Amino acid sequence: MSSFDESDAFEGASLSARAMAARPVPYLDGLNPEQRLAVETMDGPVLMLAGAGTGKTKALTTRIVHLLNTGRAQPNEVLAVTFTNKAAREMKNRVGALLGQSIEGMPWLGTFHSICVKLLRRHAELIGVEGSDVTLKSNFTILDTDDQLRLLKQLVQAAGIDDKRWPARQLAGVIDHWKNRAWTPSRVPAGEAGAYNGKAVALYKQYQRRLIELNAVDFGDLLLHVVSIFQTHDDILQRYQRWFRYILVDEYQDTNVAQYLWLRLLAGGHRNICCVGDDDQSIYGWRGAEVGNILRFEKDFPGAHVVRLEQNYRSTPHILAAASSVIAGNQGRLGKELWTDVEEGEKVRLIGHWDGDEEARWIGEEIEAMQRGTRNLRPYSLDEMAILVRASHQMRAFEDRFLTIGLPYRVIGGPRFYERMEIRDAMAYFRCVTSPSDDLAFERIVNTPKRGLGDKAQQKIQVTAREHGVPLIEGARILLEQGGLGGKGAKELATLLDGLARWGRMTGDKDVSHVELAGIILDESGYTGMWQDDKTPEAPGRLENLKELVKALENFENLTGFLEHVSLIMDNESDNEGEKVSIMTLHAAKGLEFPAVFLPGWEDGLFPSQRSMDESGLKGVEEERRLAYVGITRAEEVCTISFAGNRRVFGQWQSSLPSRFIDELPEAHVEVLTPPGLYGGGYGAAAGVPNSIDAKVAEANVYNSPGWKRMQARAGQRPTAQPRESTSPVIDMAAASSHVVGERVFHQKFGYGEIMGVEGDKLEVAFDKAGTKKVVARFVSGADDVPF
DNA sequence: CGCCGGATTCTTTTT
DNA sequence: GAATCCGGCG
Repeated sequence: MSSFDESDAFEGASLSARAMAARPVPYLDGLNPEQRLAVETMDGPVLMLAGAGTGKTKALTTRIVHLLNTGRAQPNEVLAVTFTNKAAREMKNRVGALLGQSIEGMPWLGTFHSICVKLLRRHAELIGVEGSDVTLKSNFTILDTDDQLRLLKQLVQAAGIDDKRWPARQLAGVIDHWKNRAWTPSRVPAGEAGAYNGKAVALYKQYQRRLIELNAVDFGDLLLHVVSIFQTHDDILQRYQRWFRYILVDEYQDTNVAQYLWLRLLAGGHRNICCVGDDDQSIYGWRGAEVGNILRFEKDFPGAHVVRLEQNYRSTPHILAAASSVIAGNQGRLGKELWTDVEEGEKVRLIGHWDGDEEARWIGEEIEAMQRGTRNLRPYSLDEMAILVRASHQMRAFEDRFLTIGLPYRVIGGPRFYERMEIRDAMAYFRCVTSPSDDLAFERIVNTPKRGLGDKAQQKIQVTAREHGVPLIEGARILLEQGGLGGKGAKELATLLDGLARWGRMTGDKDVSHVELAGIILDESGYTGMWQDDKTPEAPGRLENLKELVKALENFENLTGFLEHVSLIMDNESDNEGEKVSIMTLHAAKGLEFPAVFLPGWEDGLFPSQRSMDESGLKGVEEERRLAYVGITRAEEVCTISFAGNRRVFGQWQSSLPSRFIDELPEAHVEVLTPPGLYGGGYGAAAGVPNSIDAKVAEANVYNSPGWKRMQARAGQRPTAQPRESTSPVIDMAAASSHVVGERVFHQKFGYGEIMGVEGDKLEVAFDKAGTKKVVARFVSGADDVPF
């Protein structure tokens, strides 16, 4: 399996070139001149600069079909790389549709990671531990971030480092970063070595050695190892260079250094590489993506053809104009001018709210209204609408709200199936059975369910195993023989070891299918029972997931095969029943499009994210701006941006200003919607009554912000109720000083309470119903002022 | 060893 | 407000 042989190493070529060549080429007719150029410039390096919604996937897939159709390559000689499984699947489907037949024969169309897993499994034994003959084996396991962290914690602890000051999580980040740059321990530049208390390089080295000893790799290794193999084994590299006759890369702006090197190495021979990207959509800088890669393409591949795709087929001109106006704030762009010949549509809609809950409420109602068809809009089905948020914690407000009003929704990119605790536990059991030297798996399940084997007992096992130089399972057996463990723990451990050995023998048993065996393992180990006895509300769902896992096994020949492939099918698309609104992060939305898009939470600090600005300054803001650009350009017909004046952060209410990106929206293409509560301006708008909804909105800081005021001025309309006199965004100290500790007050949101402390403009108030909160003085009034 | 309550920290974004 | 960590107790 691990030996390399060109004749059999590559899987299934299923389409013959002759059959292909006989086909007519109607697929070229549907392309515009730019796309056609991108497709028909077939040999040599091509850089496709494709703006959002310009049909780059179409161009890319057509290009693949054209390569096959002209007999330039067999399906298994095309290397087509994407970043997500979803994109890979879509590309496969579209190629299949264009060809009019399914294409099982494109084994090298996939994500960087899935392709590198295949490559690495072939050559695993070339990766070894320095100064020993231990090497990786082709059945290595792929660690997820959880395992990775667990391993690092052990190393950090062993090195006697204060976990408080230098959390292992931080080290994981540093190592990740280095792997993204393709820096092996010995290649980390001196200037970087000061990371993590100066110990990062040493720990990185230990970590890599430990991984290989465990026959494991982490995500970063997949690329890193393959790149090192290419760099050190020229014969292997050359074979792959010959084999992959054409290389296509999607989302090139998101490639990190390791991926870039990988591509440059593979394309180094024939240089038949076609990269597609959009510098304006580079949103993965934090994970090592280098926009520089795209800017540098022409230098790396002299004579490259650069094709620009600028005709947008997705969005209305208003949406396009808004997106262009925002992204124009960035420096150093490659510069594309998107255009469309679509006629006018709805302007981008902007709306401010009092707080996050109301924002969720309004969006819920608006979605229901849009289902029916509202104002001048056509009816939209739930599938046509999406809510795109900056950070996943923003999703909860919508989930809560939608659950109460019974609006069906689906969360995309939530915790993945194979990342759930119960699934990972079950897989750890399987791993222990199929490879008894899998220490990480054993650690995970040795005391799950509880077997009375706590830290102490586990330490003893570790020590015994290390003394004898054997895997943990073997160490545990020895420990038991020596009688080093007593009581309940010893008995339970013996049962577990017996079980593992028995199940191991059963893997070879013809009478027991692997699906049955999986069920047996989970039942006899007590794992199923553990969840059956569990009274928490999640337990039934977890049991359900376990059933699904066992069912998924049916698609594989045996447990081993399943475990080897499972790391690649990390995404699950099970949520397809019925119409639902999609909720996802902006990152997850890249590459998707929806007729109607809601972009909530456009407040400074949230979006652009404070952290991004703090850590990366202007570069951070620019990446956030690209994210805004991605968000707006997901919309085809209706794009609704909103912000809230108050939001819960860490359980505390905080007020915030509208995002700076709102200032960057072009006035001519934006319609400012009237916030709820301003309809008709009724609601006891008697001057000065602080609990009118008008006042609420006014107090939300919304109207005080520069961005909002500008929007109002531009839109040439005023809110029905004027904000009260405090139009200055400066903190109103007078208001604060007018309150004293012990005073009874009323707050719009929390009701009555007593002031416990005064800090500048902030009051600490013990509310009767809502508990103790810090609130801005301006938002409370004396309890007696309230007329009910 | 495992459970409980209290204190503390924490939230970008992900293959 | 949630997850995690810590110390004390059965």
